[in-house]
Amino acid sequence: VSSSQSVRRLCVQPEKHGETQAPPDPCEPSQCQPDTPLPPPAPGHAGLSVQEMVAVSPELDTYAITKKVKEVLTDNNLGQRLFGESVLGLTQGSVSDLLARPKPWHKLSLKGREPFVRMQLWLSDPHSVDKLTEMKRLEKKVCVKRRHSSVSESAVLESAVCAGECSEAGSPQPLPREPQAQLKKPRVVLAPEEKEALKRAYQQKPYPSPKTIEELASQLGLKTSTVINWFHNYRSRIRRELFIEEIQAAAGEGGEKGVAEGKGVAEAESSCDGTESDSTAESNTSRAPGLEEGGGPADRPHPHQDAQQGTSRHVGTFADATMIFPESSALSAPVAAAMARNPKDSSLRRKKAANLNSIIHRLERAANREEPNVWEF
DNA sequence: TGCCAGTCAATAGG
DNA sequence: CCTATTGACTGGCA
Repeated sequence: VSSSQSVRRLCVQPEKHGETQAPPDPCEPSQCQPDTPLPPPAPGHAGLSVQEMVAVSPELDTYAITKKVKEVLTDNNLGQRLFGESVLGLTQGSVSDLLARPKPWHKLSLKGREPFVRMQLWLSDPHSVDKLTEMKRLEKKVCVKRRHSSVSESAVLESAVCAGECSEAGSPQPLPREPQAQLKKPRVVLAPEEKEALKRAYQQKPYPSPKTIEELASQLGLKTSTVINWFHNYRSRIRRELFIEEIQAAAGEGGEKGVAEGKGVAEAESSCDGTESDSTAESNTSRAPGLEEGGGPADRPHPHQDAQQGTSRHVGTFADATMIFPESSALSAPVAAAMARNPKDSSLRRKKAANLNSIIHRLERAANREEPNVWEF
């Protein structure tokens, strides 16, 4: 299966699943592939690799970052595909997901933070939009050219714009790739009833035993692996929904109520699998997803690396990022926008207070160490 | 082994 | 074209 994938990735992925192993990386930026400006050359950061920047990055406001990115992309008519492939090294679907549901910084693993650092970097690059626009133009040109000239010399053009995704709808020729091009197993699409059944099962037992899974699979006529995958995906997507609430609560209200209270689980659950209103209106079932309920086997954030949370964790504002990623100060705008968009009565006031705290916090930190202070309040 | 975080990539819908 | 959704897969971890 992966054979086809790796082929496409070559262009953009610097070290794909290399995970955290990526050391100082000499060829990280765009050296490997000429004309493939994937990892932004980290402007003004003395050759720090993105991984390194992630390691030293202050807490970033993932929500504000994605908000701004979405704004810039739409304002400039730039697609997620192009942005993802040339800036983040991710596919369109992943970008969409990331932009729509950014996880709070402190819940992200090192690897998960990478895209956000890249976005931050991208936002702070005054020419980011121009570059992408130029790429878009170039890409289109190559596609047109290829469509007209015979497919032969496409290889040459390929490297010029990499990817050259002009196929898709136009010419459905994902490369003749080897003999059994038909060996691709069709994507499983669960029927609404099947999903409903699985959701019901989930409500009873978020972590079904192998036996239960087996039963479910046979009852629904699905492969057990499909059922297993479904549970994994469902759990993690629900979890993510909760993060979002947390992030929005934090953005909306400055403090008061502890942000991460078990509340909201219900809504999150019902809106989880994207198809929002899909649950055919019969959602009378007092939603009681095993999540957190009484602390059963249910979830439990996972002792990843989310150590110091819970308490007074000063949620990063863009200003923080600015300390390491100068020039990004202009980004505080989205924060303000985010504030405004949530007409929660006094939320604005609280937000301001939080902002003040943030400033104080930064001043304190600056007093304790030397940091490139290029802030703008 | 099982779980999770991240992703990919097929596909549905605009 | 583009974006959103989602089943499946990879790699790390306990």
